Amino acid sequence: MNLNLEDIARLAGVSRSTVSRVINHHPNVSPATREKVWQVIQEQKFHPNQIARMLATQRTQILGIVVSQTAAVFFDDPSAYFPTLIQGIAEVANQQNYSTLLWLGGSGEGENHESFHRQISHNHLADGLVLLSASASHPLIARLVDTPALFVTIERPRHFAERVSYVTIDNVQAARTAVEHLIQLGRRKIAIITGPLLNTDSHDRVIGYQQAMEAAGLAVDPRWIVYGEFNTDTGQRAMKSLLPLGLDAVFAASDQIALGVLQTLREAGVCVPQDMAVVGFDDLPAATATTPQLTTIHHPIREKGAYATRLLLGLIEGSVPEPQQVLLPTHLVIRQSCGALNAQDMANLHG
Amino acid sequence: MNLNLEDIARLAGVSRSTVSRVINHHPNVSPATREKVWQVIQEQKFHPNQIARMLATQRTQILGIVVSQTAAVFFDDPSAYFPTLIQGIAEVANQQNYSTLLWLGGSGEGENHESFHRQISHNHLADGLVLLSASASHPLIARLVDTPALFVTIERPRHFAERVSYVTIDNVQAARTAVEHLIQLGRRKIAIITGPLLNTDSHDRVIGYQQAMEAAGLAVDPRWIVYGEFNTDTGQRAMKSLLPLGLDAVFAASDQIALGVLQTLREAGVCVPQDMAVVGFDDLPAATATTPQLTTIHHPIREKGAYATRLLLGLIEGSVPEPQQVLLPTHLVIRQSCGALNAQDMANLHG
DNA sequence: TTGTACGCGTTATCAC
DNA sequence: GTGATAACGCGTACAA
Repeated sequence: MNLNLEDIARLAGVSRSTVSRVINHHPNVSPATREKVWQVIQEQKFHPNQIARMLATQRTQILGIVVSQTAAVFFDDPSAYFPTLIQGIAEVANQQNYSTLLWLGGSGEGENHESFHRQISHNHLADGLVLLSASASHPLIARLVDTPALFVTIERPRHFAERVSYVTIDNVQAARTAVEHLIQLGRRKIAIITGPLLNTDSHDRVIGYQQAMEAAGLAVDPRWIVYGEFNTDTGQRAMKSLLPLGLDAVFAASDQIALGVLQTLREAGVCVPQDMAVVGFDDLPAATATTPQLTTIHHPIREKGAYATRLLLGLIEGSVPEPQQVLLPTHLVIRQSCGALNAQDMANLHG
Repeated sequence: MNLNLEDIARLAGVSRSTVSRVINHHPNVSPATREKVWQVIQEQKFHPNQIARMLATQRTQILGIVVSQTAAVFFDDPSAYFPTLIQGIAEVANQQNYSTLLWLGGSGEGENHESFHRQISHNHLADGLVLLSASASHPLIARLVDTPALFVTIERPRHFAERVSYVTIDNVQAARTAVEHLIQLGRRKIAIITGPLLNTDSHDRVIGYQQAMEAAGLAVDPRWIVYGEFNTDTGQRAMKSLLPLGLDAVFAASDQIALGVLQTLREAGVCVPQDMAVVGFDDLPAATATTPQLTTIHHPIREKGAYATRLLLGLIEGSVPEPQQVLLPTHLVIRQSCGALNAQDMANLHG
C-alpha cells in the first residue's frame, strides 16, 4: 500500500537518491527534475517513512518528557503545574518539528520506579529528555549523568547540579521579593509555609525568606518555618498550627498553600489583610478568584518548559556547550491580600 | 560506542540470527547457547536498537495521544480532565510495553489546526491513536476514517459514529439518574446547565435530563436548559440568569459548573439544599471541598482512558474487530447538596 | 547534476 | 539448532 522512495523514483524517471535530495531540499538538483519529482510526490501523496529516516540519520526528532511523579501529583493537582510545563515543552517542540514522547511513571514504589527509569534510559527513542521535577527524578539523573544522553531538568537538582543542565526560576530572589514586600508594609512576625524539605524550589524559597528577614534585622522563630507539600491541605494544617503564634503575615510558597491559608484564616475569623497579610507564589488563575485577591509571585511555568526545550534543542544541535544552568526571573503581582492597595487605590484602579 | 547484534554475536561466538532469537525468546535455541548469549548481553549491557526493530517489524510499540484542544482547556483547567485521561492511557500503555507520543495542538486557528492534523495523520510513528475529545478532533477523524489508521476516540463523535471506535460513559443514563434523584426528593422545577451544544457528552446529558423529566410527567421550560462551557464561569453566569425563574433544583452537567452555581447561590443568599438542590457531574476532588458537599455523578475519567487504550491495543493486535463502541457505567454519589441526607443521617454516617 | 553502492540494526526466510 | 542472506526504507559518500 505505502510507496517508498524507489517507487517515486521510478514514476518520476529518476533515481532514488535524486528523490531523496528533492525531499531534503538538497541544493544540487536541477530545477527541472526537482519540479518533476515534486509533481509525483504530490500526486501520490507520498510521505517518507520516519522510522527508516531515523535509522539512517541516527536522529529521531523526538523529545522525551519525563514525569517521575506519583500519579496523584500529576493529575489531581488543580494548579496544573505539570500540564502547564508540558504545554510549554510541546509548543516549542512541535514548532521545531519535534514530537514529544511522554513518560509518566513512578506511581508505584521501589521496584516500579526502578523499571520505569531503566525503561527510559535504555529506550533510545528520544534525541533528548526533559525531566520535570529534578527532585523526583533524582535516581534517573544519577543514571543518565554518566552517559552521553542529553537532558535538561526543571528545577535545580540536589546532586550533580554542576554537571547537569537545568532551567528554573530564581527562587531565592523571588522569595526575598515577596517577604520584602511584607516588611515594607510594616509586617514583622512573618512565617513561611513551603513544600518538601528536599525540593530545591522549596528550599531556595526558604533561603530567600531568611535573607529578607535578616537584611531587615528581623529575628526568625524556627517555628515560623513550616515544610509540607505544595497543596491546599498543607496550607490549612500549617496555618492552624501557626495561629497561636501571634504572626502578622504569612508567605505561602505556593498559591495552593495560600488557598488553604486563606480558608483557615476565614474560618478562624482572622481578617486578611488587616490582621494577617498573605502572599502567595505561582500566580495561578485561582489567585484572582479568592477574596481578597491574592498578592503573589508570578511564576512563568509555561515559559520554563519552553525555555528548557529550546535549551535542550541547542544541546542536541550542538550549538551550546553542556552544562547550561538558567534562572528565569519572576515578579511580584500586587493584589489585595497584603494591604498594599487600600480601598481608595482599588477605586482608582477600576476608575 | 553502542554495540549491535553483530558485536554480541562475535563475542558469544555465534551468528547474528542466534542472538536475535535469544533476545526474542525464540524456542529454537539450545539451552547452552542461550545461556552463553545471555551472559554476553548482560556483560555488555546490550539493548537492541528500537528504531531498527521498528523498521524490520513494521511496528513501533508507540501509541499516539492527540489533544486537539485550545491550550487553555488543557492546562488551565482545575478539573484536570485531560491530564487524568492521559494518566489512564499512559498507565495501560507502559504496562503493555508501549510508549506514548503526545500531540498537543490546535492552539491556533484554522491554518494551525490544519497543519497540526496533517502532521499527525502523516507521521506514521504510532501503531494507533487515542483522540481525546471527539468533538474537538472532528477534522482529524474525517481525515483518518478512510485510512487504515487505527484509532479510538474519547466521547462519541458527532459524525461517523457508526464507523469509528469510541469509549465514553453512558451520559444519558447518568443524567437521567441525577435528575431522577432530584425528582424523588420532591423537586419539580429543575434546570440543567451544560457544556457546548456540539459536544456529544453535553448533548446526551440534556437528553437524559429530558427523559427523566418526561418520565415524571414534568414539563420543561425551554429557558431551563442552558448551554455554555464546562467551567465555573458558565456556572456563575447561567445561575444568575436562572435565579429569577423560581427553580427548586439545578443539574450542573459538570462539577466545575456546579462550583460556579454554588458560589452564585451563596452570594444571592439562596440556601443549598433547602431553597435549591444542586447536583453535579464528574465527582472531582473539589466536590468534597464545597459547603455543602456536592452530590454528583461519579465519572470514571481515568478508567475511560485506560479502557480506550486497552481497546486500541486490541484493535492493533487484531483481537477485536472494528469498530467498537463502549459506554462505561457511572453512579450517583449522594452527599449534601440535594438534601437527601439530613443532619441525622450525616451523624449516623460519621458515627 | 545525477546515479551507484553501501550502511543504519533488526527481523524473517531460507537452507543446512 | 544454527547460520547466511534478503528485506525494511532511507541517507550519503563516491563515482560518473
